[in-house]
Amino acid sequence: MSKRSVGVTEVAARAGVSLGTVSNVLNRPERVSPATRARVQQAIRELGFVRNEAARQLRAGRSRTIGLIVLDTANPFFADIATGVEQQAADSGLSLVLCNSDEKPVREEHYLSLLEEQRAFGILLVPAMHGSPLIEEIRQRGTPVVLVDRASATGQCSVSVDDVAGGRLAVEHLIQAGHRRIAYVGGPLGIQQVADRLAGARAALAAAGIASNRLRVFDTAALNVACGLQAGEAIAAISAGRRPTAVFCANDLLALGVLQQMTRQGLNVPGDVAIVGYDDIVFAAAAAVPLTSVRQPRTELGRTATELLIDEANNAGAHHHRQVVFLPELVVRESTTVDRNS
Amino acid sequence: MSKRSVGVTEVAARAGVSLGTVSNVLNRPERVSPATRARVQQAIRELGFVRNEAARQLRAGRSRTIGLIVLDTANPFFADIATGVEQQAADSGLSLVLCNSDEKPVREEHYLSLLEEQRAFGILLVPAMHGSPLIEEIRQRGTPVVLVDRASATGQCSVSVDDVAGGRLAVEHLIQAGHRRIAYVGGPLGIQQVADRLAGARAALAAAGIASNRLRVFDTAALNVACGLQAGEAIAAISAGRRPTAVFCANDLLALGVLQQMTRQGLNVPGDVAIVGYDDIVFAAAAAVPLTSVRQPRTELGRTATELLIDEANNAGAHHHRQVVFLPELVVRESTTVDRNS
DNA sequence: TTCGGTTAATGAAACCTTTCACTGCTGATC
DNA sequence: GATCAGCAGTGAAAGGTTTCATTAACCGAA
Repeated sequence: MSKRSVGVTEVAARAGVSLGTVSNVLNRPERVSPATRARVQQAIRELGFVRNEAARQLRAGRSRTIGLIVLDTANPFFADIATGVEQQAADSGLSLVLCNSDEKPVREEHYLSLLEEQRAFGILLVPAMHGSPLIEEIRQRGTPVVLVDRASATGQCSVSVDDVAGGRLAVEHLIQAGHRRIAYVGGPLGIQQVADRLAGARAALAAAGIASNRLRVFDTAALNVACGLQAGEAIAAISAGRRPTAVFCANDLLALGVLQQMTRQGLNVPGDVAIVGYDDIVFAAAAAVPLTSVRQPRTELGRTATELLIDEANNAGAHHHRQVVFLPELVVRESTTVDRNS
Repeated sequence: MSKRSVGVTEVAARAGVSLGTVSNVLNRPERVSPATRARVQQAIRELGFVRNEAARQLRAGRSRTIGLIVLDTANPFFADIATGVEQQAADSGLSLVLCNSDEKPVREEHYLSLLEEQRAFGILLVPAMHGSPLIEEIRQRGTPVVLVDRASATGQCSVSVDDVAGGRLAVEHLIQAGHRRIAYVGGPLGIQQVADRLAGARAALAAAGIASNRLRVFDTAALNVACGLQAGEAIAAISAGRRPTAVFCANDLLALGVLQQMTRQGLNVPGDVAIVGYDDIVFAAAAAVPLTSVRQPRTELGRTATELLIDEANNAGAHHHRQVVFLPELVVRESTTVDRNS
């Protein structure tokens, strides 16, 4: 509360020019003669003038900020997506605001509204559940929304990785290693990615002629390490003869939790239980037993999504919605590399 | 670009009231008669009116958003701080904007300016280096700034953990386990936390009567896994007789990198090399060899910093600057638990 | 009937920037 | 010498919200 707002007007007065000229110095300096420019810049320095972004934005009608809503800021997978977004956004002079929905639709809607009220340049959304109806409303009111890590069902822009293929890759690998009793750890199943990876897993089993109800599903409350620990406890509690010999987890956080619990319970990985994760976060390779995981092009995902968003925002008329789908890749490590026939 | 801005004026017209009344419905609904309120709300729904945050903010003079600038969004340690901030901020109806300085002073200043232009409610900063002079300017112009994870040298508000004590804890533990040749991996040394932890390590050596130049320092370019891998390579390359028997890392990401490299190079942890990390991120416990680490009260850190910030912003006059310092805690795990006398 | 006291609703002013049509000028061209 | 083009600089208007002093309407009491 020390000083009250120094505005362009004060600067103009101090430099002995009109406020329009100050604005020109700020935005199109080449239009102002060097002498005047210097005088204005000095006035700015002397008065400690700081541009008011709110006023700019009010005039411009939209902000220079992209909102990215993710399921979990603490998951390095999303941090990497954010990095990609930030890189691409910086090229166009845009900033990034990172929002954490914590997998909760209520929080997702809260942030969607917030971003719309802020007239965000655009919104990148990793949907928590079956997309909120708000999304469509927001789009219709003129704020572009691009789905990330999830294909759009309504023909809008989206960037995703084929999760069914990823699930298939993972389970095919396990079947090939001789596993027949396989478990899937992941949830909530309302999250599309979780459901798709499960579908891929089932498809792989079917293709191998294994009854897909042989797949034991552990529905978790969230996709973090704590839930992985819980699921691991449940798995370890099953008697050895009926226990799954392999576990496919919907993401690496869960996988690391399961892995940690196996060790605690005295079970050997991959001897007693093989584990496959998903995302190939940087910690997967550094795990107790380096984790086999399904890798997604994380940074690329963020970058491409941002490209689509920018195109949609700038060429509203000529823009063509696109659903970009990347292919995942299996990275095999020690957590699955001992052959075994049950 | 579908519809052009529906404002309070249109809503007022549609509901047959004045624009002041619409504003009241939005901000102080109890002052408006139920009948009118209902009419206005219906008009809002029918027109798809969305409040313009920029205009609000312009009028209010400051925004309802807190900026948090951290060294590395991908480090779960900072993600946890962010969680604490978010929790506390939500209680006061404030939102959080997360910014990534990537340990680079240039980027830090960029975000500081950006947040000041946006008239942020306040700024929480984990400084990348010796605090930028910009910080003081911004404070003087009226935006409160609280340092996080770093004690303020200028008497301003800050929330930190005693890093010297943390470094001492870690190295005392190693000395007690019989280690004499100890290495410190961390950098850049311009980051205060990195320097403090090193100072603590030296203090512990001195207290034990070990020449502190016996501490071999590996200055890294950043605090991430990749740099840990590099440092690990350098350590492994040293001949067995002169190689440090223990490594203290400035954070867990480095420690995980070093650990991974030891395994790659066929060295046993903790047999050949013991490792201590810092932060106790969730992945430390799940590592190849569960990591001994110095734990900091992460969420608490974020929460307290936000409290101070809010107090400073709201009671500008009566506010007393405080430097809160938490104490770290050593969590011992397998990466250091084999006794050895060199 | 009048007055005082509520409650509900009004609308102009303020917040700060950017834009754009416009005014003077200078120097060049025919 | 007249006309033009181009440059530098001007300042009113617009953008959407909130605030606050003010008006209008109403009810009950004197």
